[in-house]
Amino acid sequence: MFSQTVEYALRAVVFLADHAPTACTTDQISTATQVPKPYLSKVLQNLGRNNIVRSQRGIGGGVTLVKMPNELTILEVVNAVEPIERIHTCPLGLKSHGTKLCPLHQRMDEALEMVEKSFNQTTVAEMLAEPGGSHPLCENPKATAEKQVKKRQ
Amino acid sequence: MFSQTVEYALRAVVFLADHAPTACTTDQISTATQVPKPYLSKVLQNLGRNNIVRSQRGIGGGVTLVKMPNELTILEVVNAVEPIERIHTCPLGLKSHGTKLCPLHQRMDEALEMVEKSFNQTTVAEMLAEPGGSHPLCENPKATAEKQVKKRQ
DNA sequence: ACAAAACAGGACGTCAATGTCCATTTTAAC
DNA sequence: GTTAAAATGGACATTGACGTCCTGTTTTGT
Repeated sequence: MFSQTVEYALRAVVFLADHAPTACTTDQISTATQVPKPYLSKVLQNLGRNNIVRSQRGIGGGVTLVKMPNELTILEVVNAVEPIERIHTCPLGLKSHGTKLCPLHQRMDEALEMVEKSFNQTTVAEMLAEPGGSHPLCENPKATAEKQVKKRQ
Repeated sequence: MFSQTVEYALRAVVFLADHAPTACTTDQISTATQVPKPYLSKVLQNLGRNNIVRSQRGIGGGVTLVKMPNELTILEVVNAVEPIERIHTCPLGLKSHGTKLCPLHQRMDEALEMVEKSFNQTTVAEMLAEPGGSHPLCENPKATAEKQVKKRQ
């Protein structure tokens, strides 16, 4: 239902949010999210072109979120890598249906709408709030404490 | 979001329901649903193996639904060709997460659950009831009237 | 028995998603 | 300036989804 790429993009963004505003390298993200580094690199480039993340080359560089985690929705991330395609016109091209979908496609589009709305209502920040659940991408629920800030000098 | 195969399977099933309990040939279904015949054939075989449709070889043969349209849900059809995979355990294999998903995967699974429930609540028969919308797969909304019953002799 | 209609199934082709690899460019530190 | 860290981009490999084709098998009507 959801592609690998969507899953990977969300993992990366959650990781970045968890470390914001510190920049993270592809290596760090790859290790933590268990996404193959070369592929992750492509996904991040894609997120960069769609203005979800910003990247900085060279020593001390890395990737950061463009928006604040509490202003970035999962829908924005999903739409950046694989847009949710709502059904607007009859896929069979039946002219008489026009803008009015038949019940089949109405139902399918309703499902898409539900997902779209749900994803639009969830910010990346909400996923770090651990409402009873475990912390994203971390083995130890309390691992947030020792956030490893990278020294620059 | 939904694969072509799912779309094709649903079109075929809706067409069969619209003509139930008369058997339809792959040719008829292919023409009406605009699904390439050889591929439709594979999809129907798949639906057959999953006991959604039954097929009859030879002259006068064709494909029919196993269940009554009002007892067949879209979920059953979807699950036959491409099962909705709910997220039950942490995709990263983090042991400490166990059965408790992190917020990210909770949200993704919630979306899957919504779609699953929605599809489970919709029967194929409901899609022929044309609640204000147009009739499935038919150019003319009133084309149902002249249902072309195939003569056997 | 024979012919025609119809499904079954295997082999093959194509393409996009996924994944890998390497050379290049940018940047900071020394 | 040199070096090392890091992203960029292009080329390539692999795999599964989608689609086609052909041969065989079943069934009915004559």
